[in-house]
Amino acid sequence: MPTFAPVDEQLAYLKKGSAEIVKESELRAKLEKSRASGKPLRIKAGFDPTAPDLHLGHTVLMRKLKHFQDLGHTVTFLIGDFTAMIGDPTGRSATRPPLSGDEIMRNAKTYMAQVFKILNPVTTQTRFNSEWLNKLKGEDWIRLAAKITVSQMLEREDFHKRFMEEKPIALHELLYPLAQGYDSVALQSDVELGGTDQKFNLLMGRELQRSFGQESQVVLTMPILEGLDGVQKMSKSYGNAIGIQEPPLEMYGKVMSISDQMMWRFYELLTDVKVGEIEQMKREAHPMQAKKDLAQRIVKDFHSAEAATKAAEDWAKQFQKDQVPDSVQRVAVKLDRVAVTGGAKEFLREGGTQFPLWQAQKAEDESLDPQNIKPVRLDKLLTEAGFVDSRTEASRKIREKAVRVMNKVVQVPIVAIFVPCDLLTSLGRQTKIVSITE
RNA sequence: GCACAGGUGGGUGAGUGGUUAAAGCCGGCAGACUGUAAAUCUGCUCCUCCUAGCGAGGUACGGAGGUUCGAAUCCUCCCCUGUGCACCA
Repeated sequence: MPTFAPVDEQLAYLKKGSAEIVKESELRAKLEKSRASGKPLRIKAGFDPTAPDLHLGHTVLMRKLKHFQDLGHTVTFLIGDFTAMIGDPTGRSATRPPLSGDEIMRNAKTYMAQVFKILNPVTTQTRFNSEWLNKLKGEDWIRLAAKITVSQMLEREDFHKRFMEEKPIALHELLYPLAQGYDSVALQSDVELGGTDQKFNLLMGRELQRSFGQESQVVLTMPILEGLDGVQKMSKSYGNAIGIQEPPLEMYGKVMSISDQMMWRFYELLTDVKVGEIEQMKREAHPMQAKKDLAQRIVKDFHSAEAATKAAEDWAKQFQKDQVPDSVQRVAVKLDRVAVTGGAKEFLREGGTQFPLWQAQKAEDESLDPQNIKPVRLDKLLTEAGFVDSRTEASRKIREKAVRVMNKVVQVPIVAIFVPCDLLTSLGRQTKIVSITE
């Protein structure tokens, strides 16, 4: 029979960082019972495999799951494949296109690979909610729906708001909380974890379990992590997320770009640094150093200690010493994709040196043959190399003095270069080596 | 089904016949500043093409037609959203 830590100890560990527990007294009771009987609690957290990539926001929840795991409880990582097929009712704008089964499975796989950077892959149970939701018949759904009233549904802020604003609410959206609640019934979960935004859905589980004659689960919510902007929640669709699969340098750089204020939030929710230590850092540490430490910790969590050190060095090179980091991205571009097609061609042939980038190249490599000087459109080059989406945008950036080639601001649309060559090119904070070949 | 109100660029939201590629705001990108940032200030923010400039062209205000020299703006039909009506035969 497994032994569990004293209840007070467990409770303190579990409460750390949480936003709300409904109800704490019930959690205590469950923990006591489990300790007495030697039976671990069943912990559930569901995830929507609508997008394949996890970001740091998701890891807040994972960490808490891991805490339960550390204490010896059974964690079920639930993949909402069925609910994903219905479509996600997260209030905003258009309904998402429902995913195919294949896509969901693919997403789920990448999901798991990422999740087990945090959770113990051996003791974690992975389940899919289609397992039981697909088995429900029409009449089962009707019975299920009969348990909840419309006004109960409208208590959900998202629905309520849209109802008041006369915005559309599709009927299937109401099914979503029901389905999620039923998951708790199927798993007979003792505790369900979720973000504070999930509170309604989590409480639905309590409601349904009760009407199915089960003991209601305890709901533990975690705060929603804000994104890089420090305002909106971290989300890929807001473009303010740090993905846990991102390369070390990028991850490091993104952490460094958050505000000083946000940094403490990150410390609180994404590191194991104790509250007291954080307070001390706030008073004594230099904000930039504290932020560098944070960035390094985070990179280390998802890559390795070496990668974190390397990222720190590269970042310093790029932004503080104005040098080129070792891990710049390389992009290959064919000459004919960036060639000049208009009159400038003739101009250059006649010996025009209006765009003398080649001189910089010459200085670097004496052996270059002047025969190979070619005119190249910068706007095309920037587009081809993936700096911008359109040539029009590239043109604007050139005019805004935002484009540097070989560390020099270039403001002309056409440059003369030796081909083949590697051009160190930057637009703002993006830097890439563009290899131009015939 | 009937009536009414709506559908504008990434988001809000102006604009009701003519310098309107479409105000303002937000977001985003870039420049300056800095401790990486944040804040602040400045510029930009549909696409294509050109030796690049207050350049040339093309698309754009739910969809399709129409009126007009000219439409996001007027008309017709359709689609979509919201609200109200629906029974007392």
